[in-house]
Amino acid sequence: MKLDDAAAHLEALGNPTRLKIYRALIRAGGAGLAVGRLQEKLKIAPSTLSHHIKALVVVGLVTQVRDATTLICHANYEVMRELVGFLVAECCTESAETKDTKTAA
Amino acid sequence: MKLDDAAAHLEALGNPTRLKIYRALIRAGGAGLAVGRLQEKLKIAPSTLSHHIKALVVVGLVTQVRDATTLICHANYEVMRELVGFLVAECCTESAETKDTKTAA
DNA sequence: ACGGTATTTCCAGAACTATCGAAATATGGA
DNA sequence: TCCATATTTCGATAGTTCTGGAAATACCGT
Repeated sequence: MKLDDAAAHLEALGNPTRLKIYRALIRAGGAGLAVGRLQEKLKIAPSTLSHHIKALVVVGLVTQVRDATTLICHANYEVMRELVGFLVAECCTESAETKDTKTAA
Repeated sequence: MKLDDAAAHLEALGNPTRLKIYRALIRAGGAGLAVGRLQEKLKIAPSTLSHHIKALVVVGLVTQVRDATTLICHANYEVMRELVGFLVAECCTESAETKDTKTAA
């Protein structure tokens, strides 16, 4: 993962509302959670929620699948793992300057 | 770590310039890096750099120690570890709700 | 096609962020 | 004290984000 991508992912998660959305999706597990359920849970205006979900979808942290009239949102674990991998490899070790430390995953 | 704190940390890192600053400090290791060296490295205006460093210092990701006229910046590994710990515990596992964390909020 | 539910898009305003030059401040040395 | 270096603060501007109401769109059952 490149630095700019990591920054984009971090920015997407760097908002309390979006982080709550993401955490709710993680807790929902593989079944995911409909936009409407998120709206009930978080109690924010539908347009605002849609705006934040989009920000997460754009960077790949969340995916959506339509089920009739409802849209089910899923957390994308793989992208999160890549992000955490980047942080651990590039931002956690005192000798991160050796670029080959990205092997961890 | 609380969700709002995690979001604040993620927001601080969620900017390419700030993430570069932070990574440079990690790579500098325990010796840290003076603001001026960062400025040479990243080639941004001193005022802009100061602004970004402050954002990192405010959330505790970076600390500063004065050495005569120069200010040495250090990455705070512990805060980063806490942040990664939050992400792993709350945002990486499919059954995050069944962990030692509280139930849905 | 119609009606109903689910969700997004559009619009707008307030608040915030990023940027940088210029001026101010901090520190130590001559 | 006065100067030089290092860094921050101030001020201004352009662009972006957050918010939510209203309208539009998507989909399904009948």
